[in-house]
Amino acid sequence: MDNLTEMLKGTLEGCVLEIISGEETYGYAITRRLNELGFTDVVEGTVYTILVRLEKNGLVQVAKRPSGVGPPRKFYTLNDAGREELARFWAKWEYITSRLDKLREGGR
Amino acid sequence: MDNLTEMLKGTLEGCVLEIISGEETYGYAITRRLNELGFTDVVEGTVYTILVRLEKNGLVQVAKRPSGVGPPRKFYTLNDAGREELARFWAKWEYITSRLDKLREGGR
DNA sequence: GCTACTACTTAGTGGCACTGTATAGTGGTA
DNA sequence: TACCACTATACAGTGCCACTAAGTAGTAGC
Repeated sequence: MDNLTEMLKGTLEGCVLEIISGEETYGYAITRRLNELGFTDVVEGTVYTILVRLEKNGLVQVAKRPSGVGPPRKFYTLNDAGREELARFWAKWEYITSRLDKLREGGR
Repeated sequence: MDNLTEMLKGTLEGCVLEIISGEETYGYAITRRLNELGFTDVVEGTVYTILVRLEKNGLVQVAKRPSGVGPPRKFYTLNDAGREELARFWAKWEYITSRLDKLREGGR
């Protein structure tokens, strides 16, 4: 699927939060996971900038641990603020999808 | 619903295309329609910038006509390119919603 | 030593929704 | 006639976010 960039704004960060909420994980693995899920054009650089932002905004806890197959990994987990943000994300997502459905049906 | 701005990027333009595809209409009325649909914080300025962009990108036909209750109105209709863009918009929207659903279910 | 894979960093770019201000036509009312 | 409310468009500037691109580094196989 071509050129999803604009439509991903605001949602890709939510996807990353959701992935982290499922299990403690790190940037490189999150990128692979997004690619698997169908976000095939998302690259490491994009994910790392999101992770930096999440940390700056105090939504995640970070732990650096050696890898064995490469440089050390930075593992992320959600804290309470992160879980709240994730809940807000899904609430917004449902809100927008319901409006779009209504619009598409020509709903009055 | 608070602060949908980022999530609306790329979708608000699609909403405007969809509204125009339903009937020939103009900026002020499109804004009212979006407000009715639940996009309560969208204001005229936002819609006008989208309309200017649509025209610049050759997706709409424009006709200026007097109003009777105020300044003249600029009526917009989709041309072939506009209808194609609208179809692409809904294709992208379905793609993204399906991926998000999959992610939310923890889908593998 | 070279290549491939893993893994993180960061400065810069472009697009989009949004803000704020300006202009202008019509109608009501005091 | 002065003021206000509603209708209607225009446009310069802002901020956020995904993306680009180039770099550094560790491990393993040849």
